[in-house]
Amino acid sequence: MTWQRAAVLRVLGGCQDFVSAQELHALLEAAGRGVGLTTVYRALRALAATGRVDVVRDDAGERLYRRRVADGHRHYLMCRCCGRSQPVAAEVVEEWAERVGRDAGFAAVQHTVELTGICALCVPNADEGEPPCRSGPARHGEHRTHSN
Amino acid sequence: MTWQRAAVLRVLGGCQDFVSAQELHALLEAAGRGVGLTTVYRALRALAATGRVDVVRDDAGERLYRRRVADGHRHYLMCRCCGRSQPVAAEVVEEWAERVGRDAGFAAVQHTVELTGICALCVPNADEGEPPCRSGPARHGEHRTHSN
DNA sequence: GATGGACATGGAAGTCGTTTTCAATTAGCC
DNA sequence: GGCTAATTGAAAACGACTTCCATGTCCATC
Repeated sequence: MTWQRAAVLRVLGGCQDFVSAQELHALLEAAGRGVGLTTVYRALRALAATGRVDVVRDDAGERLYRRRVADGHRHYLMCRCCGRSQPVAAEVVEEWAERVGRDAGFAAVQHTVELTGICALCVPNADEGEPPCRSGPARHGEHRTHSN
Repeated sequence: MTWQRAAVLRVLGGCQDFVSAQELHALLEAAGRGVGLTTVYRALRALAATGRVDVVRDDAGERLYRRRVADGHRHYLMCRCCGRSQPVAAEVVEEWAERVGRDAGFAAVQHTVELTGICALCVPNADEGEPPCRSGPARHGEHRTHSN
């Protein structure tokens, strides 16, 4: 565990929401702790492999990362407008996925579930059909300010 | 509707499984009907927009397309080894997604669900952890031969 | 049959997230 | 201190996808 990986993990922990590798890199830069983009990617891949972060893909195919608070598999509901995300209970889906796979005779079944919408705070000023303007409208409560 | 788009749609209809734009382009080339890659992408985007094909992203983030047989939203169970795919009943998930979104006060909720595994025919010779070798092991029943 | 405009095509070049390469640096250990 | 293995990171490569733009095609109108 190098200081670079520690920094990645710490900044990631300071984000309530999903961030991309590039955003994380910029955040580290802004925090005065320059870490190479390559290293950020490597750290995130390692963290994802060991299940310490959850990974999601946005509409553009970009990978977004979020530190996993509790153990186990999680799914999230994410706002397409402000990027705010929250874990949701998904036992139903877990069971469904397992049952469907079993019934079809499939082994080693994996599933990815991504839930997005426009959150209550964004609905007023959201022109539906808006691009996934994650870096756009100021994030409610300023999740993005990492003073540490 | 030009002959290029018709060709794309026809070859796509000849594939039981999901194919990438690049694969489709190669198939068209092999069929003697050379269609520009750009046109393939455009045609697929248009077809996806009008709901005539379903789109999925593989592990690498590549988009895979499959002609939609019946109307309405569909989900698929896909073999990570041979690429074979089959639609699955997902009313449970539809309802779950809607309920979760509503409970959280989200509007315009969308969901993507992707189910993968190792199909019964692949299990014997599948070293779990294999890469998504879609073009790898000969596909059962030769789904990929498009003599038309 | 000729004219002109709207639209589709497709090769080349560009974009962008991500991975690979490889020399330099650093961590861990005797 | 010295050695080895792992890590770093800038630059280059990669690959899917999009944009650009010159060319081609369809089709109504003259």
